Order: sequence, then structure tokens, then C-alpha cells
Amino acid sequence: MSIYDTLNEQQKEAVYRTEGPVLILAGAGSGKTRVLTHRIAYLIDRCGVSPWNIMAITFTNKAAGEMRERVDKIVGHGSESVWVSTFHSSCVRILRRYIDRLGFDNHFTIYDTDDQKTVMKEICKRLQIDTKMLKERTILGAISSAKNEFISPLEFAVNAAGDLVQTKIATVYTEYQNVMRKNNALDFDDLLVKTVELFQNCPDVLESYQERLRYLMVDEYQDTNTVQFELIRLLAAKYRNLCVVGDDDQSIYKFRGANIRNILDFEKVYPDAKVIRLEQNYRSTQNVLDAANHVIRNNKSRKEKTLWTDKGAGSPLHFKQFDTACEEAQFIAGEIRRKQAEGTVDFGQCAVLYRTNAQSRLLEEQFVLAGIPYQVVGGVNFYARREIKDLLAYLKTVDNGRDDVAVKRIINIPKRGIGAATIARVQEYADAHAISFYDALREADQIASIGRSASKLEPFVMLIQSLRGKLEYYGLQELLRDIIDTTGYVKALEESEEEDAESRIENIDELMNKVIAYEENHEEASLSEFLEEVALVADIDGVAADNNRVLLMTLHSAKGLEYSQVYLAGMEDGIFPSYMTITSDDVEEMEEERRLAYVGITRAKDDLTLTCARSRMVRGETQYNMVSRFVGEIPEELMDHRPPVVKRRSWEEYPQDTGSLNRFREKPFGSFGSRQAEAGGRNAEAGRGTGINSRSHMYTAGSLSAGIGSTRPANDPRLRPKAVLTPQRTEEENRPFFTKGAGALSGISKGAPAGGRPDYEVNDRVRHVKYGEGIVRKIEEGARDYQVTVEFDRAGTKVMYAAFAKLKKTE
DNA sequence: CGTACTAGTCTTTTT
DNA sequence: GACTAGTACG
Repeated sequence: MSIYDTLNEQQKEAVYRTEGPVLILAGAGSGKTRVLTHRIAYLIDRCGVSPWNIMAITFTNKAAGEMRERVDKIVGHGSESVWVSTFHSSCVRILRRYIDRLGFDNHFTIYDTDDQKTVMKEICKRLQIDTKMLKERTILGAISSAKNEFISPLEFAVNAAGDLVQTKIATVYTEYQNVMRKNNALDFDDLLVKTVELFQNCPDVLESYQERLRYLMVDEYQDTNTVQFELIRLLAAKYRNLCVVGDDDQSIYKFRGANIRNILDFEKVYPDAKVIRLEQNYRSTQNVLDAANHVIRNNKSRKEKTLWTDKGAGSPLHFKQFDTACEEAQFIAGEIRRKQAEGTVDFGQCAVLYRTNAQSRLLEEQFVLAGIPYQVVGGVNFYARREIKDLLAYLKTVDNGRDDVAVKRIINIPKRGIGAATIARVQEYADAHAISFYDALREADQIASIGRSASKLEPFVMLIQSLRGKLEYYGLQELLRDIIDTTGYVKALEESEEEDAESRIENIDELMNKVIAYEENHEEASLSEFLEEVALVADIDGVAADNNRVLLMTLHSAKGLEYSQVYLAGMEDGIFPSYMTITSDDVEEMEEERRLAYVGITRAKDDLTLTCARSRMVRGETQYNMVSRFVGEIPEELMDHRPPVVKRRSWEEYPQDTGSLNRFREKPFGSFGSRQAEAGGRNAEAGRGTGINSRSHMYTAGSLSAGIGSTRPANDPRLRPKAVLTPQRTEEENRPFFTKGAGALSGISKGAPAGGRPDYEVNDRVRHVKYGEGIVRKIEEGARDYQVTVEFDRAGTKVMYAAFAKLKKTE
């Protein structure tokens, strides 16, 4: 009995097929990691391949770590020689060794999104680009897309010929790369691009890697972009032992440049490729799989396949719709609490998945109230926090004096009385002498224009120099400790009045712990390597498997994971699929969104609950959403439709909730002009907030003043709580109202009173600022305002309140 | 030069 | 609602 006997036929085929190109189409939960690890073992044990000649590439450190662990377990001796790592880490490793061949210093730093933006801002300023018209983000996005497609600044410029905006971006792209080179820095995309350039320009280097990495395996192949494809292609060109594993149905990173054609066209690029399908699922119940299959079937561009399991039907999927997002969160927390109390499941077996990070807040609140241990994955990356970035900038400055971004970040932290004017003069000097900013600082006494300020720069330079000197005998730990002490960073926080000072200090402690852990795990811990590792961590990497907490994360982060109990929250048109997708005219986007739904559903092993809310706050506005079309794509017989537990009020009453009342009115009343608001707003909070905040306070107090406008009497019924709550709805009413077809769209409406009958009628053509033109289908007199249903030409049908839709008749 | 307040933007997803 | 960049003022 060998380890391979436990594999099914297709899995065996994938393991035994060691030579030549292989495409493994691995459905969700079909045991692809198992196949990969067994394949590595097979290569070593049975084929006599040296571990040294094998490489497995993943996307996240977490995936790489897990793969490594499993390989170690099953291969045993020699497994450490197998190269298991992420695309980005692999590239860094290669570039550290050879990037001097491209005229870079091997001691480069890696810029994160934040640093990129800093660079971009400076460039835009210098090139006098109106960032209101052309935003930094947009430019960076364009540059990133270009790099993902392996388009150089020069090519970009050629392609842009004739287009004013594109030409401008081309100029910025060129300049951006110049600055990066000057700073001896690479961004995430550069890591890949430069590696490919290196291979193209230096055949000897490429060949050495081809010789070494004779057996290549790529995980999550559906998410590779064009550069990654090229990288793999080059490496595999000599021995052609390339095995890629992926699932086109789980391709969810198109927005980041992933090219689904890489997997769909694999057989075109490698006509001799062996294609193996893994369709048996070992994870979920048949009900869950059926749901997933039905949803994904609505996609056109995919390779047909159907997952099956011998696990049995399992329990039905649960679906619940709530009035508010808060109730939704309450329910999820309550359910998890209940299950845990019953002893059926533990916290660690539960995960709540949502579309956007912002949705975690409400859930967190309820989890705290319910006393449920949880962990949120994502949001603001730990290493992106201000205090952490500050300290890292010190480390970077000590490590690489050419990183101007890092130096400028900390030159006045803590306050040294060095302002913008001084920095600008030093920069001029640096430019004039073609030296780095830091080197210019060292010659501060030579800079005539800064005068007395030179004396302020000196202590900073001294500090850095002395730290560099200490590097000889300092460990990383001592270095960081020294920086914290001499800068008084933590001390300043301790004395500060800031509300979050405490959590910042905790973060710094955490950084210290990470440094200590790093030194423990790496015998020859170097500053550069630490910084590099830190630059490449993803949110998901920090999730420990064994701490028995409920995990909250986005659907994207959840890819590759599995949980017994899965909750998909916010299943609403406008949230998921996102508003952007619904309004986009690119059909592919909806397909990608549907794949995301597929990923979400297939995370569940035993139990899947889908929830949504009729109303929720999004960016300070109340949205009314209909049930997600994806829920509608799941056959009803797979679900139960029990009515919500929470007592429900009638639709008209929403604004009566004091909570939503204020928010409900903020926007609308803002449009009345701020003067009235200030007249009534002598509230204490006025100092903190804008007039809008003070206004909402005013209403809570019930003092609706005449300032609001003559259309509303003081005893406006809308402000009196309705005494009678409508009884709970019948089962029939509680059935979700599905949105059918692509055209139907939820009514994203801003609530609001005031305003008479609109000047348009049913069947009139109207124009909306955001949604464009459409035809009025219905006008209803609601409690607060006229509700208008408009069928837009491009944006679908929307129900909106007349006063705020600001619709204009077009004829 | 530093602070305090305001206005604007954002968010769909991230190595 | 949350955060950030920009501006006015001391």
C-alpha cells in the first residue's frame, strides 16, 4: 500500500504524468493541493528527480507555507531543496542575485501602493498634471495594467499616439520608472517585469534557471497575468515539464490583470498538453455543490465541468432576508453563538464572507456584543499602518540610503522643525548634483539656500549614520529598539491625547514580536531580507489555523479555504454583484462576479447560509437593495425559506427608526443649503462634525424647526413613531423578491421627504446625473415622497425618490 | 513651521 | 462613515 493508492483515478493520472505539459482542471475542493504534493513526492521517490530540480509556485505566502509543510511531511529527507514560493518572492530572490545585469543595484527596496502614490504625487506636481482631471490612482492603475501586459513605457507611448490622455500617462509612466530607478526601488509589478526582462536579456541566467528548475508546477493558474505567463513560459521552454493547476471557474482577479485566457488557451500554446479534470469534490455536500453548479452554469466562457460528491445531500441551504444590515449581522452572530452553545460546531469552523471589507464593521460589532471570538482578515494591512510604516522607513533608510521616499517620510518624524521649504531646497540640491536625497542631506552645509535650517538636519543625519555604524554588531531587534528609543516614538504616543495611541503602541509591540520571531526563524537574519519579507505579506498570510475564532473576510481572501459553516452576507444586487458590475457594459465583469459567488458557495463543507438586508448604509447613504440575482440562480428546492426571526415593520416605516432617521435625512437636507442648519445647530458636536452632523442631532431631539422648509408642517407624521407595527409578514411575503434577468436592478435610492409632484409623468423620458437617460415607468405617492420607477437605457430599472433623484425631463 | 479645520473622495476585490 | 489631502491661520 503506497501513499498513491488513496488517490482517485484522475488524481493518479495527474500525479503519474510527470513529463511534458499538463493542465489539471481542478474543480473546487477536488484535492488539487494533494495532487501537487503527491506529484512532488512521486517525482522524488519514484522518478529519481532531485528535489533541487523542482519548483512549485503559488500566489500567497500562506499557500506556499501550507504546500511546504505538506511536502515536508510526505517527502521527508531533501524536501527543503524543493523551491516552493510565491511568484513575487521567487522574483525577488532571482533579482537580488542578478538585477545588476539590468543596471540596478542588487540592494533595491520594494515599494508598496502607498509608496507608489507618494512617488506619483511628486511626479504629477513636477509635470504639472491636474490630478483632479487625471487622478494618481488612475495613472498608477494604467501603469500597472501596462506592466501586467508587459508593455514598456516606450511601447505605451507608441500605442498612445493621438490620444491626449494616454500620451500624458505615457510621459508619467516613463518618468515614474526613472524615479523608481533613481530610488533603487521596484514596485510589485516591477518584480515580475524585471525578472522577465532579465531572462530575455541574459540567456545565460535564464539557462541556469531552466537547468535548475526542470519540473515546474503552478498553482491557481487561472489567476496568472501575462507577465507571469511569460515568466513560466521562459522557465519551462527548455524541458517543457510544466504542470499547471487551476479552475477557470475560480478566476477572480481580472481586475488585477489576471488573464483567464492563460488557462483557457493552455492547449493552444501547448498542443501536446495532457488535460486532466478533477471533478470529484471531497469538501461539500451535494446540496452545496448543486447550488454552485447551478450558479456557475450561467457563465458562457468556461470549460464545461460538473462537480459531484459521494457525500450525500446534507442539509438545505439557508436563506434569510432582513430589514437592515444590522439585523443581518445580529442574526449571523446569534446563529453562530447558538450552534456553538449546542455543541454542534466550534467557532473555528465558521466563516463569514462578504464582498467588501467595509461590511466587516457591523459584523464585528455584533460579534463583540455576542462575545464571540473572531478575526477579521484584510482591511488595512498591518504593514500599511502609519506607525509601522514610519518605523519601517527608518529601517529602510538605514538599509538603503537611496530610497528617497523612506527618508522623506521620517525626516520630520518626530518633529525636528524641518518643513516643506527645507525639503524642497535639499531636493533641488540633490537634483542639481545628481545624488540621492539622503546624500544631499549629508552635505547640508554645502547648500547655500537653506541657511540656518542646516543645523536641524544635522542631528537626523547623525542618527542615521550612527545606526548604520551599529549595524555591525546589532541584531535586528536591537536596531529597532534603538530607533524606538532614540526617536522617542512610543514615548510620544504614550503622552499623546490621540484616541488610538494605545492601539498604535500595541501595533509597534507587534512589530517587535515579528522582528523577534523573524530572527528566531532565520539564522542569518539580515535587515534587507526582513524588509523584503515584510513587503510581500498578504492579509491572509497572518491567519493562524488553530486559534478557534470565527473568520471574517472578503470572498477574494477566502479562495482556497474551506469551513464547515459558511455565511455569505450581503447577498444583494448592488453589493454582490457590486453596483459597478451591474452598471458596467462589459458582460465579462458579471461573469467574474459570478465566479466569485461560485468561490463563496464552494467554501462550505456542511452548511451554507445566505443572508441579505433590505436596507444598509453604504458610504453614508442608505441603500435599498433587492436580493442578489445569484441567490435567484440557486434552485429553490435546495433552500429553506423560513421567515426572518426579527420582527419586521412595514416598508414605509424605515425612516422612523431613530438610527436610520438621521442618516436618512442627512443628505437630503444638505441640499436645502447650510444656512438653516447652522441656525438650529448650536450643538456641542458641531466642533467635530460638519453642519450635517449637527442637523441630525437636531432631529433626534425632535425639534424640527421651521428652517427645514415650508413644505413640512411641524407635526410631520414622518417624525412621529408609528404606534402600530405591522404584524410579521406571511410566509409568502417573506419570499425573497428575486431580480430576474440582467436588466432588473435594485432601487438604490436615497430616502427623503419634501418636494411636490414631479414635473414628469409616466412614459416621459428623463435624465439622471449618474444613470443617464431612461423612461419613467411608474410614479407612486409614498409616505415621504414620490417614488419613481425609471427604466434606464443603460443602467437598468431603478426605483428612486423623486426629490433626490433630480430627474430632468429630456423632451 | 506647525496646528486645526474643511472639503473631497472613496470602495469592489490585492500580490 | 472614514480617511486623507489641502488650506487658513497662529
